[in-house]
Amino acid sequence: MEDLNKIRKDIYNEPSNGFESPEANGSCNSSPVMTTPTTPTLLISGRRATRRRVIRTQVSDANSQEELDGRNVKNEHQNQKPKKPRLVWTDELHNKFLEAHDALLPQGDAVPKKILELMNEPTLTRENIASHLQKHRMNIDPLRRGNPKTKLQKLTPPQASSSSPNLSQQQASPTMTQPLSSSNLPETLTKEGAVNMNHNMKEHMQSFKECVLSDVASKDVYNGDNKSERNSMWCPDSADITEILDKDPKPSWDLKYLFYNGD
DNA sequence: TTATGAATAT
DNA sequence: CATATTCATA
Repeated sequence: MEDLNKIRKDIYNEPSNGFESPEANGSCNSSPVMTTPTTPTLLISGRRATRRRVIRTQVSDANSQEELDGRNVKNEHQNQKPKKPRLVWTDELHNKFLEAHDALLPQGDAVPKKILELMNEPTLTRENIASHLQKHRMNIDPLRRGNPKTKLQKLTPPQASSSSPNLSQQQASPTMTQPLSSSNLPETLTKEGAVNMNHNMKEHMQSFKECVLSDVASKDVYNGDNKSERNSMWCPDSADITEILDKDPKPSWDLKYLFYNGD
């Protein structure tokens, strides 16, 4: 309490008699001590601001000029743990990643920790995997790219074919089992409806992804030598597509449509 | 507490 | 763009 009182005195610039707060004192506002224009919060945050400075990398450390408070950073932070250099996903590393990923995928275990274990690469960290995995999924899963609603709406529904599903104005009901398409998307979407739709879409995608991925797994998604090739995703030709889409389980027509339209 | 993954930062 | 980090959530 003694220390606290000192601090308080410092902040409010008042003599440290008793513990009562300024507000408790009725004459607070007219009190002479409060005429000091010092703003307590500013004072505190000001000090904190200079101390909170965090040195982020060794490089920036070495190159940085003197700190605001005039002290030399190198000396002050010498015991700072060195930062790992940015990981480079070489083809070899990525292939290893793919191997683990594809092995785990069927069991639904393609998550960072499991992939890391399977890869058996001590230098890698779980977050390394997580980051790479995020990108990988973006490449492989159209649903993780962009806004699904927007993308769907850009499409024109396929020509009313023989077995056109009955498109009753179903407002994203929880039990919706119809295929999704731009033609039966509700005009307005509630949050709940969006969740249901997303869930439903995932179910639809499941079989599609399985048959595509099993096929893609054997191909080299990441085999380019030059940068632009390496950064681009595996792009099936029409023969591939036909072959894949005719396999069981067959994706629903709307997903085929999505696929044909470049998504 | 630790993992996850979308979002965001570098 | 590639990779890292944050942040809410599980």
